Amino acid sequence: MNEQQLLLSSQICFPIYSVSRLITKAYKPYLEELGITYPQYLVLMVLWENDKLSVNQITEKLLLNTNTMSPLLKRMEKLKLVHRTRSKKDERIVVIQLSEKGKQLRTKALPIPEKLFEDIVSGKIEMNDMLKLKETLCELMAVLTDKNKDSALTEL
Amino acid sequence: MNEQQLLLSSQICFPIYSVSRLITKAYKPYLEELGITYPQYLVLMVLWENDKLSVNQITEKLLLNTNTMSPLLKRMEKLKLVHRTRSKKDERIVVIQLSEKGKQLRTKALPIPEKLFEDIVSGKIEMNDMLKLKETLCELMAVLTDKNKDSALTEL
DNA sequence: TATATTTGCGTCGTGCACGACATAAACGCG
DNA sequence: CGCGTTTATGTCGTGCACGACGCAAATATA
Repeated sequence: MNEQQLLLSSQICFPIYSVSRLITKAYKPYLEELGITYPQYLVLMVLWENDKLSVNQITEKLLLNTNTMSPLLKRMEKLKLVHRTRSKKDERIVVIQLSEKGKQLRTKALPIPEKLFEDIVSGKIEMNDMLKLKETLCELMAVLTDKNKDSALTEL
Repeated sequence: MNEQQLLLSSQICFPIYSVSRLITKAYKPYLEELGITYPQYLVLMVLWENDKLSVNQITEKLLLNTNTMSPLLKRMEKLKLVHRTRSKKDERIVVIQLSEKGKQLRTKALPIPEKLFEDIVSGKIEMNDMLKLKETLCELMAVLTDKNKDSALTEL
């Protein structure tokens, strides 16, 4: 039980938490031009890849819960970005579909990833380091999502 | 302007955002035993390292704003974790100090980093990858915090 | 010394994030 | 068919996170 592990500087979780918030902040000026937030941008990216998804399908792709997604989608409906319609085959399912405005936003969003990459990396960080970062983060993501399933199982 | 960059799987920011949330969730069962949240745990870590800090000093260490920190500290005062007193030398400054309960919580918190590390890494991820991850994240943190300062300057 | 500016903290409004719980539709099984 | 169970979505309450703004104490400047 090492005393030093409780130092902020020893922690791996704090940089993840901070960088996550700082990146959202870095996105902000670009997303404000489109009138959307970062979570809304994520939903749009999912729908640009594959339109007509159920609420559940979106939450699975973004690893969020329905009680986060439902209000988020209602706000996006109010912004005229998506349509929400009940499936006729299964009345429980709400189908989310891009509106014309939502589809057109994609063109405006196209240059954002590149701009952000330039903002962030800005010569100081190696491209290889970023790729390695993503790789390890995805491994972590896999472990942590599996772990959530495990703990759900052990509760049985 | 690469079309593929808008794919969720191409993004580096999404894994950071997801892993951050998943890690907070991984902390949850351990922190619930102490009756605190992850941001409250961060504040305690700062105070365990250096008691008697102003609100501003804490926000600087955690890269948060005062409008996030003030309510957070008030909740922690309500939980009897800290004391909040105005400095007599400078009436604007609010000094945050650990209560007896706050100090004692440190002992209970000591095993948490190790437990969490076991939970997360769990044999599947290389120790070296984690160290490299932290290193790159800290570089990113430096770039992004500097960038915030830059943009503040260019507004002049 | 008067006044302008800065500093430190705080309130307010909005949007996540999530645990606990509610509800209605669909399904499975005797 | 009747009825318990599962599934998909949603509401509610709490706690961040943060931009915009307010306010009073301290400081700088004329």
